[in-house]
Amino acid sequence: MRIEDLAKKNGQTAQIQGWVANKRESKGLVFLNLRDGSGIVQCIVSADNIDEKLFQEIASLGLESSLEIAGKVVQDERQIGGYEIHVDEAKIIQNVSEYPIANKEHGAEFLMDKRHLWLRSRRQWAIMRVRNTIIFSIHNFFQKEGFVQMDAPILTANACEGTTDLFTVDYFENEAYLSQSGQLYGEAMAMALGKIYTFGPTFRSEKSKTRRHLAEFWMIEPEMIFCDIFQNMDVIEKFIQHVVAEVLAKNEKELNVLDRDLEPLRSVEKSFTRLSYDQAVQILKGQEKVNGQSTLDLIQKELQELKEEKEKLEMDNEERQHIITKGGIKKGKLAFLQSTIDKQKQRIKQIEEDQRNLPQWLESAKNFAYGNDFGGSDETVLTKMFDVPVMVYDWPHEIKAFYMKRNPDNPKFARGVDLLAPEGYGEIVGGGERETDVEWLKEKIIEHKLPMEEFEWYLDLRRYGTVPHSGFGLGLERLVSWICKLHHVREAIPFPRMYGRIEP
RNA sequence: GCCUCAUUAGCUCAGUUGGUUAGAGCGACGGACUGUUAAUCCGCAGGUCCCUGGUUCGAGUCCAGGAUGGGGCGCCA
Repeated sequence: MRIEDLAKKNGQTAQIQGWVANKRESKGLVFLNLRDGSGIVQCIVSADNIDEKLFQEIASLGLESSLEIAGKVVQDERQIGGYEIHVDEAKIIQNVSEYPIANKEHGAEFLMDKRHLWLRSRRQWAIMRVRNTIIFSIHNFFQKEGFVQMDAPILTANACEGTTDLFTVDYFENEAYLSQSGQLYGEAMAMALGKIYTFGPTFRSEKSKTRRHLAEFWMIEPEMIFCDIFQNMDVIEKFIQHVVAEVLAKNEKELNVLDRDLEPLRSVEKSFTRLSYDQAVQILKGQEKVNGQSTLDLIQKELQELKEEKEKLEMDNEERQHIITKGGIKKGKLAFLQSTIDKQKQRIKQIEEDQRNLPQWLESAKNFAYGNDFGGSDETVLTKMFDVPVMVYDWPHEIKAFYMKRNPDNPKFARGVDLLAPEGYGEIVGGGERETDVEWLKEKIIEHKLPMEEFEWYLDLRRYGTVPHSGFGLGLERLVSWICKLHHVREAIPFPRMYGRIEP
């Protein structure tokens, strides 16, 4: 049976199949932390209960050895799942020695090289379970709202928006590309089915080395007919609230493993901040305050806090080092001090990086030139001003994609919308209302220097029964990252594909 | 493509103004211990100091170039 169902067998005999997640020994006793993918349970093997030879074998098991055990399920408050098993029978499938991932801190590169094994660890287990809830609740939401799930092609002939770098593949001796967005196809499908959403992989060959970029990621792209930018924003808000609520309801245990502060997630149920581009620029440049605070105040406060934290960490470490050098302390205490120092040093490195970045970000925000697109740092600065997600709409049309609809009251602006996640996670949704007029679209295609003949089918959507419509794209891994508060999107997908890495 | 930081044992890291035989903790391995939660205690093994060249009586340490990785910018979800 599965470890997560052990409560049903309290006081009875249960059989578990799994791997050794951790082991402790004592004379005549072995404590095995067994994991089976559904949970972890401590199993106690006593020399009194089992024959001598088997006991010795169990005592010699290495981490990630696989085995089957059977024994009595006993309630015990101290245990992770609330139960432990007193083992009567055991069958070893494989005794493993020298499992590469130790029960301690490791660096990112090492763990990425061991990604196929790293997935077994508790933290990764929790992330993947939250990812699963998110995927499921995305389908739930759209199905409940009457959307039809349809897939856009992955192989495409043209570069769509023409801006980003795409992966090329050989397509029967011709060049084709891996799709960077299914949106144009989504529009065609919406004209047929009314409300649709795509859910599939997306590819970008940009050489980005940041914590929020992947070369291959999963994107959800809904498209809705008779929907304007404001109704679009209503859907985005309702949709994100639904997903977050589902995770809060189903993954308390997992969020706990991740040590996730739940307050920022709970505040998502409040309505999101909506800013026009003009308002957002004012705030960004420090010309408008939010809750009595300007971006300048915010960054300076943060820099001051970082400085104080760093000084404190350095003093603490010096003290710890002093205790170690003085000697005469127990080995366990020593190990603890040493590992604390290691951990604090990593944090100090992070602080130093932030200290290098923040002033640049402030500079960039202060000198932001009206009319430009927001940079990653600008988004971060802006979202730090609010405790709920922020939607920015009505962007200068020059910086947005060719298919964006103009604001009829002020054609300077295109009706795009970006959703910026709180806590510095930046853009997780990008979308908008689509242009409906075939002549406007043609003009834009020429302006963007795109091959007109490749867009003839797309223009047909406006020639034959054009209607107002809107949609958006959500980056799954970015959403997972924010909800789990991950340091990097690479932890949000089982096998990340990113610049400089295609293995394992 | 640009900027920045790093690379020392299986892992995480020390290594002083350049100076004899390069260290610690964890892990692994061997042993002790009958209720442990990263158990504890004793013992043992483990090194191409990223690569190439230079400066020097002498380089893990200084200089130049390169490789790889972290982070940021651009671009985006």
